Amino acid sequence: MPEQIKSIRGMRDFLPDDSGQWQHLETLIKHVMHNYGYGEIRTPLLEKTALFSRSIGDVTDIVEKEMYTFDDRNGESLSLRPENTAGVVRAAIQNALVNQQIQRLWYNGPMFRYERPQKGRYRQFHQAGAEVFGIEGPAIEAELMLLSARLWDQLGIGSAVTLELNTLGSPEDRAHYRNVLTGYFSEHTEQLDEDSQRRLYTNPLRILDSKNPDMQSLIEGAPKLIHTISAESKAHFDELKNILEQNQLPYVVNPRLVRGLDYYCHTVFEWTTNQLGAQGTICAGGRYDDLINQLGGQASSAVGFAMGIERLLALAETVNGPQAKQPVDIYIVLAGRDTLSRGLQLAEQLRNTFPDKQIITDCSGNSMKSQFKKADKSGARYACILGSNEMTEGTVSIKSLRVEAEQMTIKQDELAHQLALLFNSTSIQT
RNA sequence: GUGGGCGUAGCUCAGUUGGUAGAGCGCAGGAUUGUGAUUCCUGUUGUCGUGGGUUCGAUCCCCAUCGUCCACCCCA
Repeated sequence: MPEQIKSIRGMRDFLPDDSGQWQHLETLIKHVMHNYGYGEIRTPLLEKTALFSRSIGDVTDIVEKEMYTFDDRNGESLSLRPENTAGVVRAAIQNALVNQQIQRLWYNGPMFRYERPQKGRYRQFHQAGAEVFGIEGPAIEAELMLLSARLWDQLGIGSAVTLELNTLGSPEDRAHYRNVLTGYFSEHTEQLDEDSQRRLYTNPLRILDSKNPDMQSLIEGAPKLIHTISAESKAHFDELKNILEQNQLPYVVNPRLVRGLDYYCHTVFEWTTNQLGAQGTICAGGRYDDLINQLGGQASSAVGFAMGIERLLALAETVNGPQAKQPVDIYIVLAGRDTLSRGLQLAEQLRNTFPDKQIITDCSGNSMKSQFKKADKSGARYACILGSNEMTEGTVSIKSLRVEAEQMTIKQDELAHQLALLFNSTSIQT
């Protein structure tokens, strides 16, 4: 046998058993976004590498070593998108969506990062997100949080997640704080672990996020950003907290929450859970007022977030348990080769009458015992049986598989009508 | 990129102090010459992840490699 070709590491197949949950979540997202008046945007999976190095930040690991980057045939460096904010901003600028306009956009699709796979982390993974352009105040930030909270409730995971908030201040505040922090940690380099010594040069704010227990007292002693930011930035953050309180959306201020990407300023937030191991962030975002200008657009404020679809599905399964597959409605049992053709014909007629029902024709030619077993497993409410008796008499039998009822044999041309009566009567009961 | 666990039937796993493998589930047929629980009977599938080494002999020991899982890093 020739060697099998396997999928690429960290890139998974989603099989029919999973796709019901995916479709459910994607439908919820679509409805909630519509509900808030957000328009869907779809951008290419592949962009120029420069887009990401200019937006995400040159020294982040994502750009340095986690992108799928290669040269196009004309020698230009391209990358599979590791996230979608950069692409959406690029598209908005290019299509003149941002000039002094308000835009509410959402997206859903695959992203790619060359990382070591582990629970809730894959090389091809999926994010849905929203981006809003042209609104300055904290109200729109609150709207995004309320929107996501609504989605969690609809998914049934509302009680399993926590909203964490922080502010980075204005870009100037952030730059200033970065210097203050660098100064503080530089005085204690001997207490920094290896990772944090590196972060001192790449992204000192990330040191605050360190999980190393030996570093915690040092981090506790670090200057707090909230004390160094401007009065204006603080007022912005206070107003946001006010709005959230008035809308009864609980939150926790986490001063260590800094986000990894370079473009954030002012409000940053994460929805986290403690039920997914190390990958506890299911959704994250914040304000990035400078990015549009950085990417060559007319300066405009911007805020957005992205949620990890795989993590959301994992959490929903943890919280709600495995979800049952949608049961089949009608299962057609065919006894004998000479019934197959007629069976397919009857199935087609039933589909004309019941375009929304799931109708399976057993084409296997296996024993009736086996066909009924399959019908039972499929969850079918009714089995329609066509055997040699029915064939000669022009009839078909209907057997109820879910509730006790006598099997009936009727004329074939009455089948759709009879099933319609049965479906109606049982749906009234339930 | 770093550290650790694990790769045996479609699935979940057992096993051999080194003598080339088994259970349950599933699947197929039958007991019930045309009927889904349960029960009983019969049958079914494996290059024991891959390559090399040690050995008379390796699924088992050693090395490498790939895959997978968990944590770090990074991040949704």
